[in-house]
Amino acid sequence: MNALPPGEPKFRRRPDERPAEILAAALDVFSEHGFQATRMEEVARRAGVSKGAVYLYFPTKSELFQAVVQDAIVPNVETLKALVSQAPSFETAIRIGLPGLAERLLEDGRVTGVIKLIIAESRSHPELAELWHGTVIEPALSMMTGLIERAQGRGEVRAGDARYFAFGLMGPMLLTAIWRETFQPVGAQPIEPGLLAEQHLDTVLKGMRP
Amino acid sequence: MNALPPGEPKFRRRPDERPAEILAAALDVFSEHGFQATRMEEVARRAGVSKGAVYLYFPTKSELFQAVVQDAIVPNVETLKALVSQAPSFETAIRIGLPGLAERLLEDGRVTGVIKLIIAESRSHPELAELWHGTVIEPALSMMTGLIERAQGRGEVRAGDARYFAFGLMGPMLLTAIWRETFQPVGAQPIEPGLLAEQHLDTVLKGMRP
Amino acid sequence: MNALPPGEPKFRRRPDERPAEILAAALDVFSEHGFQATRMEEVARRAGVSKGAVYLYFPTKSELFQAVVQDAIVPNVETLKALVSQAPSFETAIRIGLPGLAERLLEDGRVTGVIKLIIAESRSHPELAELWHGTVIEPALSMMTGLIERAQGRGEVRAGDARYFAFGLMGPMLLTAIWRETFQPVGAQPIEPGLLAEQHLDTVLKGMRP
Amino acid sequence: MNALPPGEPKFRRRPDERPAEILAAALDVFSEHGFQATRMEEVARRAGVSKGAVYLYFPTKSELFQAVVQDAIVPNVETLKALVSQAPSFETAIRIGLPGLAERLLEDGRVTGVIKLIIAESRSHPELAELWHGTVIEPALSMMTGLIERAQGRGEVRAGDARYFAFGLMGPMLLTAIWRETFQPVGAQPIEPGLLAEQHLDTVLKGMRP
DNA sequence: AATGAATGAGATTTCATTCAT
DNA sequence: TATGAATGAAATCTCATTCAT
Repeated sequence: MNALPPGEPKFRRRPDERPAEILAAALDVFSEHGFQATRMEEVARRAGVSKGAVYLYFPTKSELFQAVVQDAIVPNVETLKALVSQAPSFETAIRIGLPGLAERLLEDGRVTGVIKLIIAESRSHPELAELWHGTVIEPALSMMTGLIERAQGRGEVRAGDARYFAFGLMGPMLLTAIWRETFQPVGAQPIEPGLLAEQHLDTVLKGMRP
Repeated sequence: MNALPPGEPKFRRRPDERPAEILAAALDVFSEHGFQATRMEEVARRAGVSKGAVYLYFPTKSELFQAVVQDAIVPNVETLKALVSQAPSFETAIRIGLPGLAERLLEDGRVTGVIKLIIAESRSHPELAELWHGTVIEPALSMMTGLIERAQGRGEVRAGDARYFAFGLMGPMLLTAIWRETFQPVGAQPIEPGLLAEQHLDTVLKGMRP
Repeated sequence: MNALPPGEPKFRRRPDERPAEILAAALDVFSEHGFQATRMEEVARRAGVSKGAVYLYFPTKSELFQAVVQDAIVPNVETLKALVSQAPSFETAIRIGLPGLAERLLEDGRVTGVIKLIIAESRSHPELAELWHGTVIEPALSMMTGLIERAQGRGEVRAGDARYFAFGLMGPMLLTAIWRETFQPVGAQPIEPGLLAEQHLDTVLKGMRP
Repeated sequence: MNALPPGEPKFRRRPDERPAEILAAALDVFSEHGFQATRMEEVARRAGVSKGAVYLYFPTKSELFQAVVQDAIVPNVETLKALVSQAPSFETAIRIGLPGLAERLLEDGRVTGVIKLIIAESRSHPELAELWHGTVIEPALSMMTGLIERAQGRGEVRAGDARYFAFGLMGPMLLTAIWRETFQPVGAQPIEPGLLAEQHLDTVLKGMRP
C-alpha cells in the first residue's frame, strides 16, 4: 500500500563539490569547442546539473571561462615554485626538471587543453593571455634565463642570447602540447613527451657548451 | 592602343578580384575572433562588399573558412616543394633554408594567424587540421627526417630518433608564431624570428653532431 | 507572575507576524518595481525570511500580490465607513473630512504605492482594479454623489452632474498621489496634500454654490 | 507549366514605414502589459514583422520603450506651444483651451496609455518621468501659474497659491485619463472628458474669483 | 516550520542565411 | 550581379517554484 515512488531524488544537494565539478566539465567543453562555440547547456549536462545550477556558481559564461583558466594555472604555479626553490646547477636543473615536468604536464589533457584555449582565445580574452603570461610564462622564462646567464658566467655555457636559448629548450615542449591537441586527433603519430624531451635536452645542452 | 575611356576612374573594381578580397578580409576576421565569433557582416564590411555578395562566392560560413585555410596553404606548399627540390647536404639545407623561411613566414601575420586558427579550430573543424597536416606538416616532416636519416647514414649526425630531431629543430619556430599571436599583444617582449632561428640552429646542429 | 525565563531574548519572532511582515515587504517591492519585475527573492530578503518561507504563506507570486492589495484596501474601507456613518451636512462633511483624509492617506507611501500599483497593473490583473473599484471607489463615489444630490435638493449646491462634481473634488487628491510617486522622485517640487486640499475645497465649494 | 508558386512573398521591404509601425504596436503592448511583462515577440507580431526586425530598428527593449514615450511626447509639446503662443486673458485661455484639449487628448488611447505607462514605470525608468516632467508637465504648469499670477495681479483671481490652483484645474483631467485606463475596462461608468472639463471649469473659475 | 540549492520554462538578443528589389 | 531588410533558430541568462535536508 505504500505508494511512495522508489525512484531516485530529482536532484541532490552538493554545494561543496559543485563548483569543482562544473569547472572540470567546463574545461572539457571549452577545450573541445572554444569559448564562443561552447554552450552553457552542454557544460551543465556534462557536470550533471541543470543550466540554472551553473549560474548559481558562475554568473556569466565569461567568468566561468576565466575561472577555468585560473583553476588550471594555480597548480602550475605551485609546480614552478617548487622547481625554482631547488635551483641547483644549470645542467642538473634542466636535465632533472624538464623531462619529468614535460611528461607530467603534457600528458595531462587538462594542461594541453588550457594551453590551446589560451592560444585560441587570446584575441577575444586578452586578460587570459596576460594572466598566463604573468603567472606562468614570464616567471618560468626568468628562472631559465637566470640559470643560463649564471651558467654563462661560470663558463659552462657559450655566449648567446639567454632568452633564445630558453626558447630553444622549451619550443619542442609547446610543440608537443599542440601536436597532441591538434594533429593526433586527426591521425598524426603521437609524440612521447618524455622521450622527446630527453633527446632534445641531450642535443641542446651539448650544443650550448662553449 | 590604350583604350581606357577618359573620365572613367583609373582603377575599376574587377569582379575577378572579389573572391580574393573576401578571402583576405575573412582571414583577418577569423584570425582575430575565431570561427564562431566571426560575423559574416564584418567580413563583408572589411572586404568592402555587402553581406549578400559574400554569399555569391562562398555558400556558407564554413566553406568560406575552409577556403581561407586552403588559400593560405597553397603558397606554403609551393615554398616547401621548392625547398625540397634543391635538397643539398643536411647542414647546408637546414642552415640556408630555415632562417630565411622563419623570417619570411613568421613575420607575416597571415601565416601565424592561420596557424593559430588551425590550432584553435582543430576540434570543431578537424578537416582543416587534416588538410594542413597532410599538405604541409607531414611532407615537411618527411623531408626533414629523410635528410636527417641520410645524414645519420653518412655519419654526419649522431644516433637518435630523426623525428624528434626534427621536432627539436622546428619547435622554436612554432613557439615564435604563437608568441607573436598570443603574448606579444599583451606586452611580451617580441622575438626576432631570424635571430632566434640562427642561434637555435647553431646550437642544435652542433648538438646533433656525433 | 511574569514567567519569561531569564537569559532568553526579550522579543522572539512570533510566527503569527510572519504573513504581515511578508505583506509589508511585498508592498514595498511591488510598488518599487511593479508586479513582473518584482523578484520573490527580494521580497523574502526584505521580510528577513528565506525564499521558501514566503511560499509557506502565499502559494504563488500572483496570490501574494492580491493579498497585498487586499491588505491595503481593508483599512481604507473602514475609514470610509466611519466617514459615511457620520454623514452631516454636505459642506461640513467635505470640509472636515477631506483635508484630514488627504493628509493622512497621501503622505503614506503605502497608500500612494498601492494606488500606483493598481493603475499600473490594471490590465494584467483586472481583478485588482475591480476589487478596488467595488470596495473603495464606487462606495466613496456613491456616498459623495448622494451628499451632493441631497445638497442640490436643499438648494445648497447649484445644478450639475453630481458625479462630475465629485470627480472635480477628488481629482487633485489623485494627482497628489501620482505626483508624489512619479514626479517628486525626479525632482519635482513637492505638493503638501493638506494645503492643496484646503485651497481646492475653498475654491470648488464656492464654485458649487447656486 | 509555369510552376512559380503564386503565393504572397515571404516579406516585403518597407524600410520607411517600419519604425512607425513598430512604435505603434509597441505602445499598444507596453500600455497593456507594462515594460517588463511586454514580450518583444508580441510587439513584433502586432507590427506584422519578425522578432529580428524589431531589433533592426531598436537595439534593445529598453530603447524601444524610450522611443515609444519620446514619440508620444513630441505632438504634445507642439500642442502645448501652440496653446501658449496665443496666450489671451486667463479665463478665456482656460475656458477655450482646456475642454478641447481634454477631449482631444483624453479620448486618445495612445495618450492615456502613455500617461499610465509613465506612472507605472517611473521607478524603474526614472528618465521617462524626468523627460515627461521637463518637456510636458513643467512647461504646462509654468504657463498656467504664469497666467494665474497675472490674473491675480489684475485682480481677476483671488489670492492663493497659483500652483495649487493649477493642480485644482488639472487634477480631474488626470483622473479622467486614469479612469479610462484603469476602471472603465472593469465596468466603471465612462467619463465624458469634454463635459467633465466644462462643468469643472465653470465651478473652479467661479470659485477662483475674488 | 524553515532553508536555499536546484530546476527548467521562458525571456531577450544575435546572426547565418534568404530573397524582394 | 549586387544589396541589405527581413527571417527565425539558437544562445545566454533569469527567476518562480520545488524539494532534499
